[in-house]
Amino acid sequence: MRYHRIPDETIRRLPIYLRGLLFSSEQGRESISSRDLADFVGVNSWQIRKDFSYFGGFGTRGIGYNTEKLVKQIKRILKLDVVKKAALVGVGNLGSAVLAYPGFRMYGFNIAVAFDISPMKIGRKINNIVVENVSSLWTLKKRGISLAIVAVPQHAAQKTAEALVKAGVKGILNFSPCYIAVPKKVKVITIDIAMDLARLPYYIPAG
Amino acid sequence: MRYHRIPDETIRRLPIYLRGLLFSSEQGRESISSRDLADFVGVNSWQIRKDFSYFGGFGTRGIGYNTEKLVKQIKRILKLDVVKKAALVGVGNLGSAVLAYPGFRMYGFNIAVAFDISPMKIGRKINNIVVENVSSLWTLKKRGISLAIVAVPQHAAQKTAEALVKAGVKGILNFSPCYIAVPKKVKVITIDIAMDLARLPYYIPAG
DNA sequence: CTATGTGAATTTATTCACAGCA
DNA sequence: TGCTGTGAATAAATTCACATAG
Repeated sequence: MRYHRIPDETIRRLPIYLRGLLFSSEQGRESISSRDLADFVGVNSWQIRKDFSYFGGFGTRGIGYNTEKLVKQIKRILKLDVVKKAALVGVGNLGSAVLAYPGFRMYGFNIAVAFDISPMKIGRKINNIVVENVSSLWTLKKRGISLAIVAVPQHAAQKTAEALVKAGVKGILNFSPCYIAVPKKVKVITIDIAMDLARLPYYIPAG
Repeated sequence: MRYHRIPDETIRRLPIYLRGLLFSSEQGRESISSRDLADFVGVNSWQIRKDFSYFGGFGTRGIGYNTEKLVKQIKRILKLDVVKKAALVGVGNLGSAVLAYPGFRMYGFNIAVAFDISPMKIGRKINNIVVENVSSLWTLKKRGISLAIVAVPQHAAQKTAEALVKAGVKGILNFSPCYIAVPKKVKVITIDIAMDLARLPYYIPAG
C-alpha cells in the first residue's frame, strides 16, 4: 500500500497514536501490539494496522510494534522530527493559557514569540516570552517561523490571518470562532471550543 | 431523505452553519442562499443543501433560507433550544480561560459550576463562580447538570471522568491530552490543542 | 430565472478475513 | 501460535446533475 495516497483520516489519527506511544514509551514499554495500543488510544486495532500499512511495515509479526521506533516513524511522517517554532497572536485569556500549556513540547513545538495589539500587554513578559506589538508580525518571515496560533477576538481573526500569510506563515491553528479564508497553500485548523460543546447535547438521550 | 440515518459528519457541520447564521442574522440579514452561506462558513453549497435535506426542506426555492427560521431549526436538532448548564472541572490556566470564554452563550450554554482539587482555588470566585471542591462532584446529579468540561492534568483525567459519569453526567468535553474510557451511553469529545497543532506541519511543503 | 432538494454516481474510509512471517 | 499487513468487501460521505418549486 506504500504507493497509495494517504487518507486524511489516517493523518488525523497519527497524532493520537503518537500521544499514546510516547506515554507507553515513557512507561518503559519496549513494544506494543495493535490490540494493546487500540485499548489505550480508543481506536480499533485493524484501523491502527491499516493506518500504519500505508507507510509500510512498522511492526514485527508475532510481537507488535517497537514503541521507540514507531514514535520516530510517526514523527518523521508528521514532520515533527525537528523542533518547530511557532508564534502566538492574541494574549488574552485563551492565548495566555496556550502560552502556559506544557503539552506542545512533546510534539517538538516551541511557542517562541507572542503578539498582541493592546499596549497594556505589549512589553510584558508572560511565561518567559515578551509580548510584541502585532505591527511587527511581518518579522516572522526573517525569523523563520511558519506556524502560528491565532487567539484573537472574532472580528480581528481574518485580518490577523491575512497578516500572517503575508508574513510567510504556512500553517495556522485558529482558536477564533469563525471561518478564516486563506490561500490554498496555507493550512488552517480551527478549534472552536464552544462549537465542540454544542455538538454534545445531540448525542445525549432526552433528559 | 427525511427517514435516513443522519451522517455524523452532518452533525459535526451543523454548529458551523449555526455559527455563521447567528452572525448573519445579527447583521440583520433575513435570508441567505446556500451559496452565500457556503462562502461565509467555508463549506460547499451542495454539501450544505444535502445536510439540510436530511431534516427536510428548510429553504424556499428561488430565495434561499430564512436565517432566523434556520437558526431555530438547527438549534432544535442539536437540542440547543433550551439553556443548558454545564460544569467545569479543573480551574487551571485552560480551565480559567474556558470560564472566561464568552462564546458559550450563543449556543445556550451556561457554565454554572466549577470544581478544583487545590485548596488554593477552592472557595475563590472566578468569573462570578465560586470554585467548589471536586469531592462534591456527586452533587451534579441533583443539580440537574449533565454536561461537563474537563480541564484537569492528564493523570487525573480518567478518574475525573469516572466521577462525572457516576454523578450522572452524559456528555464530556475533554481538554486533557488523553483518551478517556467511559460507558457507551456517555459521549466524549476530546480537544487536544497540541495534537491539532501537530497535524499542521504535515500539510506544509518542505521548508 | 433562481436556488432548493435529492436520487445516482463517485470517491473515500472502514471493516473483514486471512495469508504470511517471526 | 501470535500478531502484522493487506487485498477484497462493505459502509459512509461527497459530489454531481438536474428535476422541481417559487
